[in-house]
Amino acid sequence: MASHGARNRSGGRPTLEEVAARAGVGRGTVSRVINGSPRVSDATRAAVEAAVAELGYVPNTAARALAANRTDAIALVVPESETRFFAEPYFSDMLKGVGAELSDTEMQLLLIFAGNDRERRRLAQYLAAHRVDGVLLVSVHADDPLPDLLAQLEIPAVISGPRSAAETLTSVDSDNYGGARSAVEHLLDRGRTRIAHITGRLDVYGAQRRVDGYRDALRDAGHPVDDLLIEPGDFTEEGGSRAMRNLLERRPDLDAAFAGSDVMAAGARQTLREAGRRIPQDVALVGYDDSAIARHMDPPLTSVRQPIEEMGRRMLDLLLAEIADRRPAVSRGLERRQVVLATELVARASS
Amino acid sequence: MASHGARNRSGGRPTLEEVAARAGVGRGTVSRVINGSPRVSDATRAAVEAAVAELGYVPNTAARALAANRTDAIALVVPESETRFFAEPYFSDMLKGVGAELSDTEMQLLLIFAGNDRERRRLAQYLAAHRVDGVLLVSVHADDPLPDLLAQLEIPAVISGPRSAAETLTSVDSDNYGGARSAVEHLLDRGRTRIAHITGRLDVYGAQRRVDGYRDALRDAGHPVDDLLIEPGDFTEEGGSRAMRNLLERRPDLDAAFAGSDVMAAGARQTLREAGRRIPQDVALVGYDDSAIARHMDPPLTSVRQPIEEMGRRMLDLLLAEIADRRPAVSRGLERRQVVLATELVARASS
DNA sequence: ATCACTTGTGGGAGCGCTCCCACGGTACCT
DNA sequence: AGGTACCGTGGGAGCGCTCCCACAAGTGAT
Repeated sequence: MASHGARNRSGGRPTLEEVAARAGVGRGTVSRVINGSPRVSDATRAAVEAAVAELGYVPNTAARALAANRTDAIALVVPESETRFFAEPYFSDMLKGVGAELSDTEMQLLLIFAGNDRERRRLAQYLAAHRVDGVLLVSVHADDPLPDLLAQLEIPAVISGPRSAAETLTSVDSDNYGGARSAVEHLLDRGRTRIAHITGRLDVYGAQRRVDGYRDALRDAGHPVDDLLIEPGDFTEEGGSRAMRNLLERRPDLDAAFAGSDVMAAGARQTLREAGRRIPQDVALVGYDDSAIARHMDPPLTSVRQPIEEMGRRMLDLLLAEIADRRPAVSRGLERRQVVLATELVARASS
Repeated sequence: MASHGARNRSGGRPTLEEVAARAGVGRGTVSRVINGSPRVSDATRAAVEAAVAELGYVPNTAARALAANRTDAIALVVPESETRFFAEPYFSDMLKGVGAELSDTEMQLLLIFAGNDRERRRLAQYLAAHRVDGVLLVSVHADDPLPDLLAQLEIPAVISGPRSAAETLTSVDSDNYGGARSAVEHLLDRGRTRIAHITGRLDVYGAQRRVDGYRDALRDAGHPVDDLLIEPGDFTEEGGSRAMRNLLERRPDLDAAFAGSDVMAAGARQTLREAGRRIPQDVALVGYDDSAIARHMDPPLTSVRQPIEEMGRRMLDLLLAEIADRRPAVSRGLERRQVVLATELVARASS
């Protein structure tokens, strides 16, 4: 006779109790089997597993969350609008890395945009309700209050680019300084000397570090650093385009440019085209990120590769470790962890 | 004296009970205030709201979900890989529409990819656990088992393109047939007669309807329909490129092409370029979707605009209505709802 | 004065799980 | 033989909420 007995509120879905009855064991034992505790005999485990299969038992997440005070969910917070998110390959690669690493887990990933004030307030509320066990924070600006909010709420968090050298949160980053250096050194090797730099948003620490790398590479090679060759961008294509217009006006004799992102490089290329400058004959161009854009550009763009997917994977690993650490209320991380991954220059036809 | 009394498990967060004590009322009353019940006197409501503010009370979602048997979350399920998701403007526009409409709500949106078997199994498990109150299903293929699974689990769902004319789920779609007709009629108006069609994946109903519209438009104008001018694509740029190569080989005399998506049109354009055909002088080109790609193409692409963001908004409205309907176990929708939105041809330089 | 209804309110019961204590059984020491 | 340890197990208590019944107080018709 098919199971049609115990009708409970949740549309007749079997509960732990029913599985226990079916398997002829206690509630606790079923819970132990479900949660993979080793303290169960093989025979009992088999019996429980059979009962689970027969009844098609699926644990009730809400009940578990309430009893255990955890959610088995983490959030990937993007402090940008949806539009920027889709325009920027950085985010999609990051998401891919996180997603891949996550698929081994029972964890659920939530994607949350916090591009405007309204969304940010909503997010704050969300975090205050502790609806996630941890947070992955991507591309944060220097003055962002979010990291401090997380710290205050004692929510485990990992940040993808530290806000400063003194970042207190666990962070994963690529070697922005070294990456920028390699880009500039590459251009110097190619015989270029009047090398411009289109920076990223300077309230992003990584963008500052790239400027530092640019400066130091020039200085160490015995070249003067001319501030007229440095123009701030904002990581958008339009911004890259505008920056290059300004640069050409101020220093029409420039013979190379290093852009703080591929997207900005694409904008710069557009401007160079319109100005009749050939790439790379007249102006050599180097980007940053080595995203799909770089490979598909005409000419293909030399770029500094960041291992973004790997950064995503590492971030998740660190976050899961922090969440696990926190469970039995341990000593709590005095040791802050900062992972820095190496970059690699990928030379293509644009330089 | 600051509140430092009742330390509960959840890190000292106040509970309903504590708010009730503070406001000098019962638990039920606080619950009523929180949930906006009208059956509370103004004075009591004010007292409760004050207590909530003082204590910084935030409801515990897990407890609410357990007691009320709902999650206040819905899922947007994309039966594609992350890569396809980011490559296809359709999805991002859809997400934008849904997100905009959702921000008025307390609902949480989950983005779930189900591109491979593993992810699909995970999703099935997820749905079986009833972790969401409803599902938005985007771009489903004819043989996808997901809709039936949802029906079987009695989870409210809205689908973005019906699987067939006999779709049983509530659906939102644009007028694919009419959109295709308008594209072909436009090309005929421009004096083109040898009009090719690069189709989308034919296991997507909407793509079939576009083929129907293409055929009927030609026939009604008194032109024969030559199957050699119809080439299947797969909605990817590479597929569009390949399709155009095949078409040029079979019918080198073609003077126009209507592609089932802008992305495929971009691929076709590439092939036409390589073959030395000028757009629009030699071959006029029309796409579908009117995505950002169309505006930025060189030359700008004539395209059939679908109101994708609005589709997203409508889908969400319908889903929320279904969820609300279901709460007091009503008669249950014998009236299936199918919304069809109009398309509009946007003429640009490519035709 | 009585009844019938409405309105606002309190609080018990219960959602399905995890945590943890207690208990019987076995194994291994003294 | 008794003592000690640990293993596998059962089940009570409790997580923070919603649902709903009960009840007091008010309102108006009879």
